[in-house]
Amino acid sequence: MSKKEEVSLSVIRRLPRYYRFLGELLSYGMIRISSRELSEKMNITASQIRQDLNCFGGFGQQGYGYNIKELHEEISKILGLDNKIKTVLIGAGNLGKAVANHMDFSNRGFDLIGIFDKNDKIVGKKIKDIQVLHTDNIKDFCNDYKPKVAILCIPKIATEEISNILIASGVKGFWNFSHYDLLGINSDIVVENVHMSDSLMTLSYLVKDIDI
Amino acid sequence: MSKKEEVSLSVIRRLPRYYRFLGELLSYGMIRISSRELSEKMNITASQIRQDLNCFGGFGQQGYGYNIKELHEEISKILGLDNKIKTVLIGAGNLGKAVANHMDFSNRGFDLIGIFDKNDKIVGKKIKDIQVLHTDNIKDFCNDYKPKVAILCIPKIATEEISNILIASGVKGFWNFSHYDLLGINSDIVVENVHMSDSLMTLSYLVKDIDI
DNA sequence: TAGATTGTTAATCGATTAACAATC
DNA sequence: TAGATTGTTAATCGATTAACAATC
Repeated sequence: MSKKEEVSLSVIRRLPRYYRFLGELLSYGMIRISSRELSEKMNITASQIRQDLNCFGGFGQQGYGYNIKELHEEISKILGLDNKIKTVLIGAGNLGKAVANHMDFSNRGFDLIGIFDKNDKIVGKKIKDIQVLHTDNIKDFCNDYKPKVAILCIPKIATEEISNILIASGVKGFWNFSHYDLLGINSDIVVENVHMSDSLMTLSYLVKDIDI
Repeated sequence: MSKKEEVSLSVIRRLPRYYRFLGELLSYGMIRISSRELSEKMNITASQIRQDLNCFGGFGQQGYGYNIKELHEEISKILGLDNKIKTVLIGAGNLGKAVANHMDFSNRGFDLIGIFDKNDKIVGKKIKDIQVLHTDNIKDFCNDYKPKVAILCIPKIATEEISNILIASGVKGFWNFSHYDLLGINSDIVVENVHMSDSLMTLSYLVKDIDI
């Protein structure tokens, strides 16, 4: 493990996209592809593809290109998609419910083992075969089951307190949908923010300038 | 309008975050802030803040800093958050419903005027006071109401066809939640992708390397 | 005025692209 | 072998940071 020569985050963020495209090609029954062909499909440069992949070792073969199945599997390994990282979801409102139902956790490296909400109308219900527990039980649950990742689908105002509880309980990674900026200052945790609202504002800017 | 000296997308993508932080400071009753102070709160450099803001003109004052309310409003204008861009939502499953209910469209520059789904169990129901229509009606609806933006919360497999219909009907901007990569190749449309699945895979990578 | 802090230019850093020798 | 295409080094481009003169 940890061969770590610090691959840049820009590269890492492109891997899921490669993974998606390769998976699609695979489903079409394609066997091999060159960086040039792939670059045309993905609308990026062939140079970038080769440069990116070489951060992790030589997956290709001169004069031939890349074996799609092999490359797809390699990227899966790099991303850790075959892991089963124990994960809890905090907040089972509209958004939390959608995230729980919509995402294919088991094929993305995660195992959803607990769902929490503070609304008594939701507590006790089942989502994806998991009974929603009250947020008061987070600490005990973490002690018992040691989840490593938490998904935050709670309002900004609750995020600071809840994230502190989770960190104190050993949670190391956050998938954060709240508007609160969970910074990875706390050096040994990692945060992936999904700021949907920021994304929408960006679209607002982009749309302003087109057409009349 | 269109003073356009091509501000880079990196800068634009930081504006919503500035907007969020300034809004918070405003709610605390703060009046002014220097780039240094703000940089500490946001965990970025003061240089970057000044550089970013100066893409749009001098909002600050030497020796004083920035007036928070003023700057907040300026960024709102730049992003176009006071617009009311007519917008339709395609797909009212788990995710679509959550997006409709969860996002504050009216304060982000958008006006949600139509929701569509192809599932007869959903068609006819009301979400946010809007009656869900069948996807077959998209074309007619667009002719009548001329929405400029579409939010895609539909499966990958449906995205290509539906987006073509929408483009042909005059839709210019897409907020795309599907796994299909809507490329902005079609030069006069803009696309903001929200690839939640890619984000989750990135988190998988990040989490792999911490702890044990 | 003196002190603070911007606006802006210059320096650095990192990421992308181009080019080509290595090699299948 | 000849042709194709990688792996990798070098060149370019863009974004971030540092520095400082302008100025409130």
